[in-house]
Amino acid sequence: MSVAQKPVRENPKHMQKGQQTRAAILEAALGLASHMGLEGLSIGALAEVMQMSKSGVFAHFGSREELQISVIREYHTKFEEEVFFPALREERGLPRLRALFERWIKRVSVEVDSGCIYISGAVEFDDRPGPVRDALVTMVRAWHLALERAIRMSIEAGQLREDTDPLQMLFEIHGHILAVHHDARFLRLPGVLDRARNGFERVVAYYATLDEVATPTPRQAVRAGRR
Amino acid sequence: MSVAQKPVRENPKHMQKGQQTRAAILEAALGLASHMGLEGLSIGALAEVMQMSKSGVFAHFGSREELQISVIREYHTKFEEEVFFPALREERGLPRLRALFERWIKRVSVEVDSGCIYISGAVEFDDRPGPVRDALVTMVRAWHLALERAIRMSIEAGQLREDTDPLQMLFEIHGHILAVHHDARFLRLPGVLDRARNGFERVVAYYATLDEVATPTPRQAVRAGRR
DNA sequence: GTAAGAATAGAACGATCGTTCGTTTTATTT
DNA sequence: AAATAAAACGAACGATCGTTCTATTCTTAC
Repeated sequence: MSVAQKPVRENPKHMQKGQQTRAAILEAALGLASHMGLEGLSIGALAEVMQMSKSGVFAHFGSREELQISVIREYHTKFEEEVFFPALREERGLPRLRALFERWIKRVSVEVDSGCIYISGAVEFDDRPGPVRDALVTMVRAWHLALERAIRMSIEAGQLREDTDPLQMLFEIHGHILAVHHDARFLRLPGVLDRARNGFERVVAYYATLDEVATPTPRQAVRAGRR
Repeated sequence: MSVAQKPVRENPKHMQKGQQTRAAILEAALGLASHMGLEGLSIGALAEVMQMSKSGVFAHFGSREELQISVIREYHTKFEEEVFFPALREERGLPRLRALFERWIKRVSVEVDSGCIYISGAVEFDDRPGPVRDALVTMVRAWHLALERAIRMSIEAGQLREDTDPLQMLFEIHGHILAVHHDARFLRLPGVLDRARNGFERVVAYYATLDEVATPTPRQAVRAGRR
């Protein structure tokens, strides 16, 4: 009776069959949920995409709710890889905050064809209590915390004024992200990313110390000559 | 063969039975759609709320799609009454813009228990072409135009700088509205309305002429003493 | 290679969906 | 009060939903 050590690695080569297809299903589910929403995601449609039977797909998750939560977790991982980790390579403070914002709005805009599950999920589940909503709230909170930390670091670094209210600044920055999603994906307005960048830089300029205002960022020329 | 003049007034007394119940159904549908979303709105559930048969409800609209569109139009009317017309009573320029924003965010926040169908609809239908999406886009565009006009009037009145980009300012203001909806309804954060007011006044202060900055608004003391 | 176990298929379940149809009840008009 | 039109019902349709069950196929381990 040997203790079985299961090789559950990230590398597909080291996955057994079940985990491989589970990962494939999850990827397809992520694509479906991006277009139809988490509530619009159905096991039947997912099975058709995967060319599998409904019950075959179902068995991997045990319930639709668990499937939805798994999709949320999968999206979280993708988001980490494409937004968070790359931004961490930038130095603390404003550069990192800027990198977070820049990658965030790119992820949310039409440049990536899939919509943002956090934003659509927030709307779908703001009135539906349950495990799915809880998972969503947890993930979104985590991302807001990441932005908040970056803001706090900018304050500590002396790049933002000491009396900056991080949550107020977070509120305004997040508003720009939501506006990008709305205007780009729904209204299909052009030039939305630049509008978001302008707004972001204006917010930063407002909360920035004089030193920072005096040296405009390379990315976006801060509107000068006021007063 | 006399030409029938149909008395289709707003006053319920002058409505014939059919239009009365249709109006009642629409109101119930609006409440349902606010909580479940336009896609979550089902005729069966609506019939149960109304204590009617499914077919009885159905007959008033002819199709689910038509029901959804009617709900959107109904919401538009409500929005006009509660946001637009009252704001029109304020004098042109900044006061009217402020009134629009103030009533808007109140309508969108938790203070009214029903969510905003425009915001939830935008997310639900950003990837679903069709008449429902078209109706939504039309209505949302109309509201953005209302905000844009108020901004333009403020510029003409000399309250905002002449080089203000109305669409850029609109983008930033609308971002605050979306953030209110997200943080209040989904994350259930407290004090969101004040955050939005702060952000709004900051945006206004940025685009305002010196005269306006010198005389802070009565509603919100503009952060003074910078530079 | 063969046995054990995991993975998938297939059929069926009750429920709900939007929709259609014919009938019956209720309003309105003559 | 009788005739006509409008409105609501109730049953049924086919489709799809998530889920359960048993049987079969495929992987994996000995």
